[in-house]
Amino acid sequence: MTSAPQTRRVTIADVAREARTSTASVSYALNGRSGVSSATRERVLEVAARLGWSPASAARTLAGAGADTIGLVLAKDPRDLSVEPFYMQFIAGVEATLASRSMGLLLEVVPDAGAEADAIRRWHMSRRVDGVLLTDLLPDDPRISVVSQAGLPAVVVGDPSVAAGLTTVWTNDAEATRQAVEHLAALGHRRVTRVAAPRRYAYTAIRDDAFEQAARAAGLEHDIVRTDLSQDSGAAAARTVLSSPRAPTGLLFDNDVMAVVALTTAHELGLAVPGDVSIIAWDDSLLCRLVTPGLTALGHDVVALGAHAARRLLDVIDGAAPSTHQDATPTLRCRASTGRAPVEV
Amino acid sequence: MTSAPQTRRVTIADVAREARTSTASVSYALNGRSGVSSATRERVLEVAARLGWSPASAARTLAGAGADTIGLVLAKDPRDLSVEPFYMQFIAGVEATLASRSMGLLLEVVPDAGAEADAIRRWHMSRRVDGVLLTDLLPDDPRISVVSQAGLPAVVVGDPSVAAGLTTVWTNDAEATRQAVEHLAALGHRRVTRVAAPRRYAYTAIRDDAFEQAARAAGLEHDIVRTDLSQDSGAAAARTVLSSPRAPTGLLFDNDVMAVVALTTAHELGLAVPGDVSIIAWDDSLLCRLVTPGLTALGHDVVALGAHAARRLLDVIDGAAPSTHQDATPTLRCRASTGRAPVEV
DNA sequence: TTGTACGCGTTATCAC
DNA sequence: GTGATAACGCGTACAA
Repeated sequence: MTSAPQTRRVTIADVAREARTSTASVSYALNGRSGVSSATRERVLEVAARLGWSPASAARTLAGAGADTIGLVLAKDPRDLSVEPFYMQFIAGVEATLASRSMGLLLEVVPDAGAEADAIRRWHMSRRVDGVLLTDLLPDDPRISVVSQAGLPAVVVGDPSVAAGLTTVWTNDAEATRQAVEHLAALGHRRVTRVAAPRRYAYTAIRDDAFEQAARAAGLEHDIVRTDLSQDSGAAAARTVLSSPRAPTGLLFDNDVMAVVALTTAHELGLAVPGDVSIIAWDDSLLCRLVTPGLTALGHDVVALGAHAARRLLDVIDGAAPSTHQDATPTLRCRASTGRAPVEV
Repeated sequence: MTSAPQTRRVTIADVAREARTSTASVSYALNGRSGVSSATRERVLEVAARLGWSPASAARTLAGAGADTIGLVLAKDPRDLSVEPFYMQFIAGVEATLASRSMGLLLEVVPDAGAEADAIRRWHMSRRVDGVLLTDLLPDDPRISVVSQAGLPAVVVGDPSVAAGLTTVWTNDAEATRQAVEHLAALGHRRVTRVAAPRRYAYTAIRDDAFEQAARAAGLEHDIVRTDLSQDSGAAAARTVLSSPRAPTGLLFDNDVMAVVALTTAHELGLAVPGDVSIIAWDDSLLCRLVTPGLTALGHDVVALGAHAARRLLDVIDGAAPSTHQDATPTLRCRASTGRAPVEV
């Protein structure tokens, strides 16, 4: 419709000519450096604004400045990605931090951790990003060696034990797990089961250990069943566990989706929640609040976590030494899905 | 731990030297252009691979190539963003398309449409993106004039009527609305209410009109109540509507979150779903499948929509003329929340 | 303050 | 047809 009126591209040279000065002065004026008279500075800023000029970021980057961009690669199937509320919350938090520094977030979704390492390598070589955020670390994750060899600023979101000395933002999953187990113990439950994430994630072992320790400390019978975090595997695990002879009366899930489907599974098996079985979810998304009965969950503020991680990454980019930072510990938000253990028959 | 062994940055000159040729030949060889003997080409590719070199994208961009990046600006509060499943699904789809072309997605979250237009202007001036995706259009959206004046490739995700001649990917919301109304009518409902999004979104009017036409055509009493799409406003609307004297027996919500909270509201009012009132949601996320009773919903494949929109944007970047493309129409997925209308007393 | 070399690929031009 | 030389794009930073 409106046939674009050929907006010619404005360069620093145009601004310099129009302001009757050199490109150097324009550059200095714009970046607020000394070496320009305030009269010239005024004139340059006025002209720049009038012409609507902003420096080509490619040129800045080439000249040695940063790319004003941080990168986040996610190794996920796009379909799964859209189911997990975690990532959008995390990204939203990252954006909240970046907005204040007018930096951008470059996002890429790849099939696996190997491709993730490649993407980071490419980004670094092509200087598209000033730093990267790493999530979902595996033990001996290939990304670690890529960023440390390349000297690319990075922040690991996860336990320091797998971060090989990089800056880390982590949550105390062990403490959170303990809270959940103690909550069940306090309600009189004697048999509890953890429905867990795959072993390949670094955090899994941490939660596993904490679960076993806490259960032993409280004198509870305990067990761990493995899933792939999907709805189906959650439902299957719940069904198996709840129909076994000495079924547990307390279940702790490693995410919220599985906990929600377990509500339905329990219902199908004729078990009442929390009358016959109590359920605790990990990650307190909208889901937990909206289902009936509401799910007791270990909630943490993922948006804040993303903002925190991004802030630390900016520090590292600015030259901060590696350090570890603990984010808020997930807290138990009690709702209707947990209650007193049923009386033994 | 591993004290970064100073990986020097590799440039095209390094590759040229190592391959005993000129930088020009390296460039030609890498980009598969003619003018290089296959022997030289082989050698260059081998060296490039060995040195792990990939061209600095800043330099390419400066030399006139594209930025290999598309932009997506969202005008949302980060907290809200993380609640709506739509965006993560959309982004996941976009990524699926971009992955095949090894392009990146630059994401920015800003408070309002004005800031959105600014961000797009900045991106364009600094040549950071080759094109942008526009979602949630307002009537007379400031972004439209920015992209058309700048001649920046863009694709509007929304109704062509507000896209001012830009390439558009849209879903037939009117037809979907009609389906939902006819479904309720077929079940014998005589009074239906639409719990709608704010007027400021362009799609709202389209759905409003379709709702009224379809209800009139089916001879139903009908009404529209306005919300801000939040949980709270959904609950309030449901409460008001359902406690009115001649309460409707069929409700059509403009998103899924409100429909889910309405289940709880109905329960609190002592109304059975679907015995006393039938509920239909718009956007069929996991939520609709996991609640009890399952929610009948107008579902569309948002991941596919994102992939489609990105594909069209790549076409526009490659020079395609503006055109409109209809994505799949949302279809009614019937679950337990809709049933025969209660018998009038 | 300003001229100018530099960063790094791309492409037009030229010599072989 | 092959391959090399050089100009270009655009800001930055140092020397003059």
